[in-house]
Amino acid sequence: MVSRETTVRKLDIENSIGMIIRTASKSLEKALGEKLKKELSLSGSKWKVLAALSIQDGISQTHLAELIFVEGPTLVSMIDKLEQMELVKRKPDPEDRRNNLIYMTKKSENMINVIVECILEFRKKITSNISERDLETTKEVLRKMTMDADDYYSHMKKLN
Amino acid sequence: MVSRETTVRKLDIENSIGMIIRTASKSLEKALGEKLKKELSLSGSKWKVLAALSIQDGISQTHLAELIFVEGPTLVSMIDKLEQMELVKRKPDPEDRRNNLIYMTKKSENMINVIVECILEFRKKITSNISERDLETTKEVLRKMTMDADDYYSHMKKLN
DNA sequence: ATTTAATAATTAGGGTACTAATCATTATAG
DNA sequence: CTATAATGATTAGTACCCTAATTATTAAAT
Repeated sequence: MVSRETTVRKLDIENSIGMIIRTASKSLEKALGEKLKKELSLSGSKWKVLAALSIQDGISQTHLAELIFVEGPTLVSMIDKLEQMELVKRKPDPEDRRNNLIYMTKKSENMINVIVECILEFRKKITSNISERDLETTKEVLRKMTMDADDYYSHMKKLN
Repeated sequence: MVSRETTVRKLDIENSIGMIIRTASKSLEKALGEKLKKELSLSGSKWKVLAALSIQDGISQTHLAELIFVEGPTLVSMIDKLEQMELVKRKPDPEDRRNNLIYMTKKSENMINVIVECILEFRKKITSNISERDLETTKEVLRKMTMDADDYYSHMKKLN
């Protein structure tokens, strides 16, 4: 008697790369977010804006949004709140008045140092058990997957 | 003249493992979510519930929530909507009436097959360029990071 | 030069998922 | 046995972030 291949395939959610990535992403955000909330009473992802300003002060909103990977309107409300708290300032770009350039303030300068330190400490925490080589492999794999997923998405969109 | 180490450290957001994971997670969710929305007009993450039922029909809400990594109340509203669409049924567990067991319906049986196929096709798409070995490394690394992040979180919580 | 297209920021509105608090049922302790 | 605690589901309320459409400014095209 010949055993027959069946067409029914089974998922293994807990071992699926998608779920593993999702779980990691949520756990990391939750842990670092909580740390920064405790340290600075900054909720949500607003700390990411300040972290980005540590790299380039006076960056446009569009660039900021790309850098921290949120959509434009999401960034607008983040900046609104941060400006209310006097942690950033909007200034129109004199060379192209469509742009707003975002700057840190006196009040946020120290905070930004704290944020950078927290991020680096956290990064150390979660990478200390991992070899440099494996970490690079992981980054490479994730970047490839991201590209393939983005291709998949735009290909799908093209077919209306 | 001796060059001096400075204490100012810089972030490299685009190369940070946290951002890479976050970006991958969002891209993957977006691509697969769009595919399933197109295929089945199922918005959001509700397809995950059905995918989970393909593994175990009649699972409790608590287990379901753990499996697809959402919080209890989030699952409740997902189930509410799915039940309205007649794609799942709630039945109280006769052995412990606190539990609701979630079952697929006639109407969702075929859908679930489609979902499983879509997931497997997508998984193939995003892993075909990656060696088995690198994929395993990646899973391992992400699992370690998740554990370390969770530890970091609960350690922080313990200090009130 | 004037119209048209493209780009940046914004507004409006909706969907999703979270935390905290509540209700029902079961388990545990004295 | 009764009181208390623990567990599962739910409700209420909120925060966040998305898409689609609008406004302002600049670039491109005829």
